[in-house]
Amino acid sequence: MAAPRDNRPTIRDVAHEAGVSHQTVSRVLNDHPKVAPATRTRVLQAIRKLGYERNLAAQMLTTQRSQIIQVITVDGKFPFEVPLLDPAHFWPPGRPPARTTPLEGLGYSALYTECTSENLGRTLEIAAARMVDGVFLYAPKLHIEDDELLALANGIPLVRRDFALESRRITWVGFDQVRATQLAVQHLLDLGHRQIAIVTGTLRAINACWRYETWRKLLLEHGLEPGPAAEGDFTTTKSAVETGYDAMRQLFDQGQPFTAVILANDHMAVGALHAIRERGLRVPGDISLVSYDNAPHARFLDPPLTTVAFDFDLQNRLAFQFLFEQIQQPHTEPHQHVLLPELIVRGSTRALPRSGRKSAN
Amino acid sequence: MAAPRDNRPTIRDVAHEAGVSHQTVSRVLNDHPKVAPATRTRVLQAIRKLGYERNLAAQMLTTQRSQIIQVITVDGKFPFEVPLLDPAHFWPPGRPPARTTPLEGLGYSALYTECTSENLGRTLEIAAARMVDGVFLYAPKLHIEDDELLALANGIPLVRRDFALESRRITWVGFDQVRATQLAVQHLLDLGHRQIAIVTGTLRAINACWRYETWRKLLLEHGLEPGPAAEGDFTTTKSAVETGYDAMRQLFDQGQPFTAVILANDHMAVGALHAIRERGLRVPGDISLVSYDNAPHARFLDPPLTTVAFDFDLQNRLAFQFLFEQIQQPHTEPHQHVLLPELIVRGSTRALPRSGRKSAN
DNA sequence: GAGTCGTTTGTGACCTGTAACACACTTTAT
DNA sequence: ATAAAGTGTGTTACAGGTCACAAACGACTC
Repeated sequence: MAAPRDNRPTIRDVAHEAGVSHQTVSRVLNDHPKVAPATRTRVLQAIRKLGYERNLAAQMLTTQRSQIIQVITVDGKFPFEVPLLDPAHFWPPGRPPARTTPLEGLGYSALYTECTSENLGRTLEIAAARMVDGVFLYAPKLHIEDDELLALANGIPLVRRDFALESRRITWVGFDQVRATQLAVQHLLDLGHRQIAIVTGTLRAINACWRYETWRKLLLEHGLEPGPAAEGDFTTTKSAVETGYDAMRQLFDQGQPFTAVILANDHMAVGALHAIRERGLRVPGDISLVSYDNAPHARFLDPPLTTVAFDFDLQNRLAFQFLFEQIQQPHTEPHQHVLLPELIVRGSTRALPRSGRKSAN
Repeated sequence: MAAPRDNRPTIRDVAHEAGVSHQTVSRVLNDHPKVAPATRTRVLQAIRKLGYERNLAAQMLTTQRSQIIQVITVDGKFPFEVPLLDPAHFWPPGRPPARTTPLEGLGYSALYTECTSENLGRTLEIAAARMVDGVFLYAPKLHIEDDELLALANGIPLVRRDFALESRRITWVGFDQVRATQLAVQHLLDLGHRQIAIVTGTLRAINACWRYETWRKLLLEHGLEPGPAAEGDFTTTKSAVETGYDAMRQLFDQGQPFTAVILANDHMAVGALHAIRERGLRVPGDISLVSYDNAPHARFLDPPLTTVAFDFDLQNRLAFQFLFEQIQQPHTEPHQHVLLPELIVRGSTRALPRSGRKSAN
C-alpha cells in the first residue's frame, strides 16, 4: 500500500555514513552554529553521497511548520487573470530563490483552495491540520468582524488581499476604491458628461459597494442624478465578459438616458462594448466608457479602454511581505496598506460636445 | 518557536475521553470495518466534543501519503484563464465527503508550483520530499523522453496535460492539434482563401510546432505557398495580447501578401485585431482571422472570433481521473487520450470575393 | 469442558525529524 | 590551582499518527 518509492535515506543513514550522531546531522541541516567545520564537511559529503533529502512530513511533525502558504478564495474564483504568483514571492525576504540543494531550504509553496463564507471556519481548521504557515485570504465578499476572523484563524498568520477599510486588527493590502471611483467619475465630469451610468460587480463584494456608493455620492454632490445602474450577475457560472454584456443590456432596458458608463472591470467592458455595438451605438462617439484594472487587453481593444489601473503585482508583493513578517514575528502590529490607483486615459472616453448629442436611449 | 496554537487534542486524548485505546480511534477515523457500532458512536462523540482534527503531518509520516496533488507548470504560467479544477477539500473525520468531484471526494488539495525545464528534476525531488500523491504536469515546452521523465518522477504518479503525441509510456490528455489546424485551414480554404498566414505561439512549445507543421503541410498539399508566418514572443514578460500585436506587425513587415491569418489563441487575436486596424485594414473585410481556444471573450469581440474550441474542462477532468487511477493502481497501463477540437464559425472569417480584393500588403 | 473460530480491542514498535539536556573537553577568569 | 564559562557532540524523549500482532471475548462445535 505504501508508495513503492521509499528507500530514501534518513538522517540516521547519513549519520552512520559520516560517523556522527543523527543529531549532528540535524544540526548541519539546520545551520546550527556550533558544529565543527570538519564535522560539517564530512556530514555534507555523506548527504551528497547518499542523495539525502529531508523528510518534510517528519519535519512538519516536530516543528509544526509546513513551508506552505495557503491561498483561500472565499465565494468565488481567484482572479488569476491578475498576476499573482511570482514564485519569488514565496521566498522569505532576504533569502534568494532558486536554490537547489537540500541544505538551502525549500521556500514556500502555495496551496490553493476555495470555499464559501460559511465554510471558512472549517477551511481554516483544515489549514491548521495541514500546519500551513500562513494564509493569504482573498475574500472580497466576506463580511466579517476582525475579532471573529482572528478567532477562526486561531493563530495562523493571515493577510487579506482585498479592501477591508474598517479593519484595524488584521493585516490587509487593498486599493483605495473611493479614490479609484473619484478618478473615473471626475474624468467623465471633466469631459462634460452629466448622465453617468454604472455597471458594478456583485454588490455582495465590498469593493463593488464602495464604488457604487462613491459614484452615487459624487454625482449627488454635483447636483446630478445618478444615472442608471446595473449589477453584474456573478451568481451564475457566466464569465466576466458575458456578465458585462448582460448588465449593459439591462442598463439600456432601464430606459434612463446616459452618455457615459463605468464598467466594473476590463473584462466586463469587452462584453459591454459588444452590447453597445449591438444597440447601434459607438464608443466613444455615443457613449464614453471607463473601466477598472488596466488588464493586458485594455489598450488593444477598439477603442482602447480608459481605465483605472491597479498595481496588483505590488499588492501581492506587499501582502506576501507582510505575511512573512507575521510568520517570523507572530506578534507584530497589523499593517493596513492602501494602494492608490491611477487613471489611464485612452480612446474609450471623449468630451461630450456642447450640442446635438443624442444620448443613449 | 513552535506555533502558539498547539493545544490541539490528539488521538490519545480522544481515546481517553471515549474510554478506548488510541488504536480504536484510529480505526474509526479510517473506517475500519471491525469496530463495534456502539464503540464507533462513542468515539465519534468524543471527537466532536474535543473538536479533534487529524494531524496530517503525522499521518503523512506513517502512510507516506499527503493527500496533496502537485500541479507543476514548466517554463511558464499556468493558463488559469482555463478552468482548472474545483480545488480540493479535506475529508473530515466522521463526516462523509460532501461533494462529488474526484478531487473533493478523495480529499485532496492542489499545490501549485512553477519551475523551469532545468529545475524539473529538483522540483520532483521536492515533490517526493513532500510526499505528494501525484503530479499534474503542464509542460508544453518540455521536450523530454518518457523514460527520462519517468526516472525523474521516480515512482510518483504523473499525468501530463499537454500534447505529447509520441509518448507511450506516460499518461497524458491532449488535443489533436493536427485536426485543430486542419479545421482552421480547411475552413479558410473553403472560403476561397489562398494566401493564409499564421502566427504561432512560441515554437518551443510542442503544440505550436504541430500547428505550424500542419499548416505548412496542408497548404503545400494544396499547391499553395505557405503565407508569411510569425512566432509569438513568449520569452519576455509580455502578455499574450501584446505578443499577438507584435507578431501581427511582424507579419505585415514581411511584405508577403495574405488574405487570412491564423492566430495561436483568442488572447493573441485581440492584439492582432488591433494591429490590423492600425494598418487600416478590416476583419473580415480585408483579412479573415481564425484563432484557437474559444475563450469567453471570443464571441464578444468585434468581430466575434471564428475559433477552434477546446474543451479544457473535459481535458482537466480526464487528466485528474487518470491521475487518481494511477494513484490507486500504481501499475496500470498508461492512457493516452486525444480530444477532438471543434470549429466555431463566427464573424471574423468571410468568403474571399472572386475579384477586386486587395490583400494585405 | 476443551478446542476452534471470528470479532473486537489493546499493546508496543515504528515512521523521521527536532528539542532539551547531559557530558566530555577545552579555554578563560580568579 | 580551581571554578566558571564555552564548545562540540551524543543520548534520550518526544511529535501524532499507523501497523502488526497479541489478547480478550463470546459463540459454536464435538
